[in-house]
Amino acid sequence: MSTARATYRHGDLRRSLIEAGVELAREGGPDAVVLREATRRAGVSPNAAYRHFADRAELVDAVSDAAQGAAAAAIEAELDSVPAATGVESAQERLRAVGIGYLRFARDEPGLFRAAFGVPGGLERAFVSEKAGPGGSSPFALLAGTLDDLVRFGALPEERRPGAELLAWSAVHGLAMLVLEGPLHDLDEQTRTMAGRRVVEMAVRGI
Amino acid sequence: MSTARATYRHGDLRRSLIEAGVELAREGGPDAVVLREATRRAGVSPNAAYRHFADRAELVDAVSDAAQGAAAAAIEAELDSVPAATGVESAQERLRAVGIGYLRFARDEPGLFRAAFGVPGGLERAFVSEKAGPGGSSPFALLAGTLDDLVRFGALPEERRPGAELLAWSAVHGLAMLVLEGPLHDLDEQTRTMAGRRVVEMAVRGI
DNA sequence: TGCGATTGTGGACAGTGTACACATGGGAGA
DNA sequence: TCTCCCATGTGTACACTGTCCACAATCGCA
Repeated sequence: MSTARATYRHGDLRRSLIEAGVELAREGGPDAVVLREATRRAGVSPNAAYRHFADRAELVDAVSDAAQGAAAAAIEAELDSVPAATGVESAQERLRAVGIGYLRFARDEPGLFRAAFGVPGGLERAFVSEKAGPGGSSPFALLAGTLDDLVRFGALPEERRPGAELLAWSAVHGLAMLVLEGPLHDLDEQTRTMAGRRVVEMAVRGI
Repeated sequence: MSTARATYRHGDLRRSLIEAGVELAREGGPDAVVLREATRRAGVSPNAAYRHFADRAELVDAVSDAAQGAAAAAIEAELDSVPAATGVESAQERLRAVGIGYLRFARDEPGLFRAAFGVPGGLERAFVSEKAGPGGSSPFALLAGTLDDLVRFGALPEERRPGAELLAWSAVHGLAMLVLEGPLHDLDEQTRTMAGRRVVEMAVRGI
């Protein structure tokens, strides 16, 4: 944002570049994260970025982490709306909340969503702190925790727990991507939320 | 392919550009469909493309249609492996085949898959002949037909039929995208096929 | 105090999409 | 058969991108 600066050194260029990148991603997804524009917004020459990121892909990765943090925040917000309680009912309700939160984030912040989950990543960094929301957990961690609760309260047989993340995640992710950058691009709002509810229900029932 | 030509007129440049584009997409997905390279491969100057496509996006759309045709072929192949029969069992088996075929195509042709289903489109062109496979049906048509069979044979209550495509499609599409260009990028082959089977099962059960 | 590692700059290059003016020649009408 | 129109392809140019290389400024440590 600040295009002028007094000192030769920037101070915290890495953070500034990520913030600029997040703003670009918000407006146009991961492809809109253009390195030169980020440096421009940070008030710095294009090559300065290469002191902090090996190449554009690495900047996009950092932006993706931050975007996953924002997604975690959205999911946490949805989780907080579920009355805290133990038992099968409540655990299932929390799983629904995770799914709805995920889809809500996709609707409210399509650019950030695609930057968060539409960029190649690896599961080994799924719990890393850069991807965490205000509550300290990454989206994947929130989902995993909810599934653990399902097992604890007997709503999910232990032998079906391994890999259950992939099932639930696939369901909501698929709908989001079909709508955001797939053949369901111009699905109307109403059909979309209806489909969202049913997809979540399918996951809860079919895990 | 043919970098030389005798006549000033090309003959069928539009088709050549699409074919070159498909080849590029096969190697690197929709982003790899670069207009100048396509014209180069067609042995023509860059601007010649603009006589057949308004811009790059329109070329990518045409490539996407062709890629969906290839996807339809993969699904048809999987469907053909199901013994033809009537009844609930067989109808469900065909739904499984559609899902497995979709995922198999994503695994075997990741670039084409992303070009086919990772590009903004609209449902109004879902049945268009450019997206059809050898059998004459588009991927969406194949899925819809299979779901209709489920209803016909009493495996799916009529009131749940509307929008059922979205559910089944979301499940498999989500897994494919998470693996191809998402946080599950480097999931090993074994986990992947296992997840594929379970996702399909979730859809069959949870629709 | 001085020196070295960090961080930022300037210039350059290859590559992209696309706009504008121009060239070519196939085919319809005379 | 000749002629001209216009669909199709060419050439040049521009702004933009990621990234390489050599150089400059400064912060912090010896």
